[in-house]
Amino acid sequence: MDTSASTGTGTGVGSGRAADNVVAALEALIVSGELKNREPLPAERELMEQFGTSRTVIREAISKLASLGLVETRPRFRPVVRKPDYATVLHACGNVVQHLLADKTGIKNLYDSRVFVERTLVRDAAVSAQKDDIVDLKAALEHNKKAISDSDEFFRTDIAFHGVLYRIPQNPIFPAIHEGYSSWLAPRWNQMLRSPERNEQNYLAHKAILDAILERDPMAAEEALINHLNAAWEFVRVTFDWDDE
Amino acid sequence: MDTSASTGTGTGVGSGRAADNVVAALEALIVSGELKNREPLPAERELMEQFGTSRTVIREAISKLASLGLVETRPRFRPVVRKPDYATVLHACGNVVQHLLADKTGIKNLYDSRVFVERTLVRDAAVSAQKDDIVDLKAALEHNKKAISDSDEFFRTDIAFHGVLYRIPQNPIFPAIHEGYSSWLAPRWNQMLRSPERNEQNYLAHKAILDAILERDPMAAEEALINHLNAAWEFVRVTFDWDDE
DNA sequence: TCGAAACTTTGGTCGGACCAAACATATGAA
DNA sequence: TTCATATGTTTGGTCCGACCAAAGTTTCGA
Repeated sequence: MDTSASTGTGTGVGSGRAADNVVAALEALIVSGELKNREPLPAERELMEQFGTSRTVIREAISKLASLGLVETRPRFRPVVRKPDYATVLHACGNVVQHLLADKTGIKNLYDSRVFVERTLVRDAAVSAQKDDIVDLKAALEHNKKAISDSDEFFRTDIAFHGVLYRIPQNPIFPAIHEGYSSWLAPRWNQMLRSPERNEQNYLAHKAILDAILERDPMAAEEALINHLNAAWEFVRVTFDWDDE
Repeated sequence: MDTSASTGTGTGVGSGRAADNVVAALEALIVSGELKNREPLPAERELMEQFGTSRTVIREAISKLASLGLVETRPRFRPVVRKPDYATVLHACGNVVQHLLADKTGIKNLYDSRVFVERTLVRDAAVSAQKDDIVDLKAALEHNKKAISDSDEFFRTDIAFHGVLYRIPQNPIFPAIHEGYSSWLAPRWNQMLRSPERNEQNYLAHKAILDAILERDPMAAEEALINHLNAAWEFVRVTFDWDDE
């Protein structure tokens, strides 16, 4: 859309927001590593002197950096530098996403996109999963099995199983996406009733997916995945008494 | 990760940030529609009185709303209310994403994810594209053809062709993703040399994809898409003299 | 009727002040 | 010496009042 990042405030003086200069400067210091990851930012009053500007501007800059995910601010603590990674992006989206999940349509859209992604994930897994991927999947499935009687634990291992799928492409974007789905979607049906029966059902569904992957059958894997997620959605739908298709 | 949205400042007084209350309140006013979309926020001094707090807090709140994408702020203008939609999410991510595209690895990751998405997009299109989808695709392809001699125009119609793909699932998330890919990735190879020859090549690639879709052949469609995007990437790779695989 | 000038509103910035919590240091009992 | 407690300093969060310049509005003359 806009290339604001590069155009910025231009000559650096005059146009618009003074905070932007500070943001840009600190941004540079962070990516260059001069401000080391996980370390606190200098005190506001220090930065204020360092940049020859008022505390107002410094604070605004810090606020902006925080919203960019480059620093983490806790109420009464020094902001902590955080080098941006893929998780940062998701974190930045998070707050906005909430609004889109206000109605069932939004939730359904997100859920559908998840199905969309995982379909290809399992297809690809069936075609090209490596030995260690298989090992991970088997282990995750085993954790499922062991946790059938403990719904809370099963919930975690359930997410973990899908997580393995997202790691297979070796692209850090996917685990981040998984993190997103997990943190945005899962809480929605947190208050949903769980039971060893359902857990077992889900375990079997996971097993069916893994079996198809082991057989190197993308079609079957995709189908098993679709069945699994459709069933899960159906359960959600019934639970919350949603009428839509 | 954290459920800060719900826990928030709790009783509203004391713990942490006063601005959060204002943010929450304005947030509510915006989603409820009391602050209508596209309309300016009340003046800071007015809000300040309305919330019984200082301008500092109001400004911080507005800044936060802006970073949430709920209002748009231009340097010397009143913030404009903006009801969050899927594009808002992408916009929020945008700034952070830039940092991840600093090196070729980041770009490749993003590009790969795009391929990943579009593969399923075309598969699904081959299986279930409706008549009007087909019409749109044909029209987009026709625009490609007509623009072969005009590289700038072709660039646009190229994006538009892929955009049609993203609209087929009828899920607003996908067009937003497309918007993301377009605005983050495309500018990277803006300075890449274009030519009618390459345009024609891309046109033909698009045509191959559409043909496969028309034949209802998901495999062929996916393959055509992969060939198309691989070739495009190869061109990028060579242009920027990247060595990686 | 219309555009320029004068006035008012309002966002951006500044500087100073105060509070309370975090942090650092000193102190005294064990 | 050790460690917990008391004391002192730093620092983020908030508020106030002020000023500037640009945006918005009204006035007024051509």
